[in-house]
Amino acid sequence: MKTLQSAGCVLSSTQELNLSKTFECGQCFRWNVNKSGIYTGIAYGHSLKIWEENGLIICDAPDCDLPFWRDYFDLDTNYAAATADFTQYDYLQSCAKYGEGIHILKQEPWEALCSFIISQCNNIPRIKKIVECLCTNFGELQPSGLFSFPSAESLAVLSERDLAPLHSGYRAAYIINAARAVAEKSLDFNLLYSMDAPAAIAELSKIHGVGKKVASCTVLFGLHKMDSFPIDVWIKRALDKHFPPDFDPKALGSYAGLAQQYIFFYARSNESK
DNA sequence: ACCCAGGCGACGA
DNA sequence: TCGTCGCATGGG
Repeated sequence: MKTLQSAGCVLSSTQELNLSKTFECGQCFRWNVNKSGIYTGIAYGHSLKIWEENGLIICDAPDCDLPFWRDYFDLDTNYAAATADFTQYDYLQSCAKYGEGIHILKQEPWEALCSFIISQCNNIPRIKKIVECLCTNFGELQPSGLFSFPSAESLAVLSERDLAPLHSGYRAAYIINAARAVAEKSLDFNLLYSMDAPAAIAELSKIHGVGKKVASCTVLFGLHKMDSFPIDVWIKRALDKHFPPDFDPKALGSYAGLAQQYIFFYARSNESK
């Protein structure tokens, strides 16, 4: 018999939001599931347990209100309407169907930047491992038992050698460098919010160790600018194979980034290179 | 022993 | 603006 936990609140429905797809489509690296299907994660220092139950998305948010998490899970965007623009391309249509229920999370900008710096030339299990190691070493332990993502300021005072426990290789220098840029305000996320996606990407790309792809991911996942369209090896393969030669992602409109994530998730799940 | 992983920067043509 | 290479590390 199932024990009654502390009050779970209804956040959404399984029809609107698919947890496993959203957490495992490759956009984030710190949400983990246990054997009971309960996902645990932390954002902006706030911990959350979240799961599916009888067609509903139930969550247990000890130290934060539901509006915060509704925003984090982007529950006020109409995804059905957002995908309406994708019908022009058959392959994308299939990807969107397959990825139905994915929401683009509103992650912390610094966490997104740092995580995707780590992602370069790396595989997802190891990205998760390095990110988690970064958090347990330099984040703050919360009452939930989870570690917050370490602030840029806290990393800015470290040396490259302090990051040795991460085994992040050449990326360590990139992390420190980006942390210092944020800490000394030469990189200002508030300013980036006010820019359009191409301008924000250009600005981020000025940082040593941040190229177009990492910048695009930061803008999409950290600034929630949904027209940002990161092109990695998987997307490039899909574009070459399934789209016209002269295809321009701008044709996908203001939710091109969502299309990108559908394609990435589908390709990684169904096409082995 | 090789090859690859949600790339990037430096360099040369 | 293009291709090519080295970069750390770990897993297949």
